[in-house]
Amino acid sequence: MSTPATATTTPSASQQRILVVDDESSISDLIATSLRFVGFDVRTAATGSEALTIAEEFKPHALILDVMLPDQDGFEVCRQLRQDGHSVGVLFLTAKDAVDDKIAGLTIGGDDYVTKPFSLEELVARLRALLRRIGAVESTVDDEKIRFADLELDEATHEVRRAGHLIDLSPTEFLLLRYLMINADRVVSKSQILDHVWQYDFRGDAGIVETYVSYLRKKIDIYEPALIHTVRGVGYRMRIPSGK
Amino acid sequence: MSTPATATTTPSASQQRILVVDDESSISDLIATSLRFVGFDVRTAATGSEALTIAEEFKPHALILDVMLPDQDGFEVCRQLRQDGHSVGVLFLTAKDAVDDKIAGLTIGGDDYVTKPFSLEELVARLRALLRRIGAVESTVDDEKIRFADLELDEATHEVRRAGHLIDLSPTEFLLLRYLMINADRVVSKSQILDHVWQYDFRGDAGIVETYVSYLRKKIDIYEPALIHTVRGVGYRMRIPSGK
DNA sequence: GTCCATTCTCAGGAAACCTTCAGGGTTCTC
DNA sequence: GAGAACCCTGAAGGTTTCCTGAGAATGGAC
Repeated sequence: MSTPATATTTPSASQQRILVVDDESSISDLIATSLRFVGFDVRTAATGSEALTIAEEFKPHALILDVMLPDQDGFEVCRQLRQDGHSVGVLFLTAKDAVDDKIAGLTIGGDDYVTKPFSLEELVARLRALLRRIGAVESTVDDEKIRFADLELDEATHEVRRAGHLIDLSPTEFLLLRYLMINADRVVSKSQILDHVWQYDFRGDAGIVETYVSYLRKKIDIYEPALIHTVRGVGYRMRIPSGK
Repeated sequence: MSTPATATTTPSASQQRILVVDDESSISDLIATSLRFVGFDVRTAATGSEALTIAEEFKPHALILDVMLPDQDGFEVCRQLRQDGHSVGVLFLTAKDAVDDKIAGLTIGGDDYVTKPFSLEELVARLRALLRRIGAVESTVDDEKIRFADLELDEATHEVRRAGHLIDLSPTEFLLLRYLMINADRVVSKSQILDHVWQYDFRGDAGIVETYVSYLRKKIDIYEPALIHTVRGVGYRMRIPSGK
């Protein structure tokens, strides 16, 4: 039988602790809610000093840290934290146009950064990759791959295969497929997809989801059996057509 | 089958201990973070005397030692250390314009030096070479060579061959190729490349990576099959085209 | 100083990508 | 069965990203 990855709920006995630091509460709430939903233990802070205080007792495995904070910049927070002996991974948030000026050096220790506006799907993927790299989670080679039926999506290599055939996807197609696979066997609405796969400030309508589902089908469902199914009036669902 | 060196994580059972000595904490933090990430056990010190104290109990296999320290110069630290019977390799850090005769003699004893600003890729490569020379790590002839497909990169001789043909690379091209080969089969972003291959104070944009990838392709991918692949919107990846 | 290798910047053009839109098909409701 | 809602898909435009060649700047060797 198949081994559907019922991903969004992998509340491993030992939850990963994530500290989200951003002065815009709309952003930190968005992230926090999203991370909690996929099984992380989340705390938030609005300033650098608050972050340091909370980190002291919360001992997060990773930080999601805005580089622009009211009191001090994210790099300083990061430095102080490490100086205090915390081995913590950091995923920086940075404005796209804040130029690579200080961003240089961010990917050094296994850290990473994501530019605003981001898509939640991408944020979570990057966070997971980061946790794996810093070894905060026991990892085998295999858990960088998501599988469903004869579909295989490799996050490290960005490769997608169906029944062994390599499939070439654009970045958006990749994120969409990833989201569908993670939620395999459950119906996801177009708004959910829009919220997770597209950047959070995207103002277009859900029609674009239809378009991209169409693209995906032409690339992965040219093989039998079709895995992406429309649930009319509700959304889409990835599943192995059973019976009937 | 290839034998990709999944480099960034080789936490060998017997970790090498490295002591980093520099009074600028931004530098020592940068180095420490980076070395820890590639599997070394790292301690830092800001002064010569602190270095001696820590070395006493930490017993490092090698030192990364700034020549200019607030209390005494790096050579003195090195001398005292050796007088106390520590057989330790030393990688000196020195400003580019301060390359005097003292440093010239360094490479004789198995020690080495790197000028600031350096690239992390180069620092790590030099450190590894140093550890091999002083025998702090069991080495065969072969582990100074990195191989991927019909590509062969020799760290000792700085020679690169593809399918037996000798290929002439500039220093930057060499580092870039090395980084790609070390991370063979996985996608590396342009920022990652910039962080590792270019000097840490480089302030240009990621466009230069594109230029150098272009150079590399013209030198190594004139042979079939092409090994350097663009993953649009993500980065680059070295791989053997296997797909159909 | 001159020559040469190397590094870096820049810009044109090509390719890939994202988004919108509209026609036409399908399914649902009554 | 008719109308409405919903969905699929192709086309087209605008945008972003990428590749590459040309030339300026740098630095070392002689």
